[in-house]
Amino acid sequence: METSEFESPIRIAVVDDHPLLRDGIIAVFATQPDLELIAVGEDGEAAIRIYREKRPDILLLDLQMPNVDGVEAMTRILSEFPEARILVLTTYSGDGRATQAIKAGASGYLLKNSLRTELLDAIRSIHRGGTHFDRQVFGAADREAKRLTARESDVLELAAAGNSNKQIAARLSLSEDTVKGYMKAIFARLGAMDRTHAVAIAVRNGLIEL
Amino acid sequence: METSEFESPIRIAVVDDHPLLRDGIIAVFATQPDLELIAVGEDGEAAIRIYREKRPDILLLDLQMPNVDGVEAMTRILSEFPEARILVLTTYSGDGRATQAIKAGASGYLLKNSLRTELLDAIRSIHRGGTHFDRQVFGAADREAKRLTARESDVLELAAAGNSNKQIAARLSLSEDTVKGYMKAIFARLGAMDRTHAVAIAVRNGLIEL
DNA sequence: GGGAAAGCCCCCCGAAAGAGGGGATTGCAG
DNA sequence: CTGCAATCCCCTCTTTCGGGGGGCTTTCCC
Repeated sequence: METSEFESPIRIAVVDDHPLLRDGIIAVFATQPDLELIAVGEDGEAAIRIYREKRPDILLLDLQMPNVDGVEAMTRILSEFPEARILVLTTYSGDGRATQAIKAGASGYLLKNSLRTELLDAIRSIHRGGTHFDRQVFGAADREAKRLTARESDVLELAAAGNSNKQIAARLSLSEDTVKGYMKAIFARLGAMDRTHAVAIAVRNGLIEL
Repeated sequence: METSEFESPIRIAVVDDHPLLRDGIIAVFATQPDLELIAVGEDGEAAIRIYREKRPDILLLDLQMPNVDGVEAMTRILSEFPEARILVLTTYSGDGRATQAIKAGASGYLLKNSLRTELLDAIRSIHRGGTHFDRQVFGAADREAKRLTARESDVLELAAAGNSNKQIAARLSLSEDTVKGYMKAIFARLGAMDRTHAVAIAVRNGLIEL
């Protein structure tokens, strides 16, 4: 605690669509003299705008948000500012987007049900140039190589909406056999017994939108 | 702000499994002299224990929690203390449990993405003997009279886990025809095209656990 | 250049699902 | 007492699913 107190504080921006959670995070920062909250936003667009305008040292970013979602915002920010340090906050440990986020270049990944101290550790370690990945997420991320290709998600989302293979084929201008082929691939990937199970797994892992 | 400041404060307990969100709520209360946080917990069991021991004026309760879930905890508390005033906090507006919670006797219903002021309004209005139901939830609650009977949820959950009708029948000690009968009832209730669609709808409405 | 992975397409066939009917019993509320 | 909702059971028929094979390009990476 007695390091050089006169270093400039770590400038942090928080983007999350839950006001109460933001308040929680803000309250945590308020007790830390070396952390300065410089901006707050509630969607992906705000994240991008804030990054461009303020260049925070660390951006705390939720993945589930309206409008532009977290992964999208992150990808865009990182393509513009490759040096950006982003700490992803998420609700679910099994979230398939965890893998996406990590691949997209997040500096850290934290569950929303983390403790205050974990949040602070994560921020300081990232600011020192390190990374911080929650064990649960990490485990979940590689335990399940569960992700779907673009086409597979299309197919599965349509199935979740109550379409038969034939209807999916019509909707996507494919042959029914092709759709069946994707279904087989989906089952294999997710370890599902049937389409119903596949939808359940995909939802649990944040792989498709309902 | 200049009402009788010497009334005894409103004693509040918060039960939610997200530490950071709890911190947010706690931080909000800390700024309000007429509100006193007397207990904090992170699951349904804790909610029941806290209610028995401390009898808070208002219990702030999350619906999605490990172990004993929110609706369950609420039902038990209200059967023991019918005068209990419980404000339900939830993440999703389309949550089917909203209806359950309201029927079970919640005094209020608030989305987690509410503003600080809404939280305070809700607490004060409930403490005065009123109720507070978020419009979004309210709308969602009666728009969809979507709920399932106990047996129907059992069947659908097993279907979501990848079981065939035959397997479900075996698991529940029913005939396959009976399971098919439940399936038909489920489709009719939820307006689903098939089991896959039914699972998607049920999940979106918080009707089944994955 | 070789291989892997995604994206497409085709076959057969048995098992499962879903639509359509028909019942029965409880138990609770009006 | 009557109606209704929930729980349970049975039948037939057609469609769909999912497993098992087999292909073909293109793209991207080593």
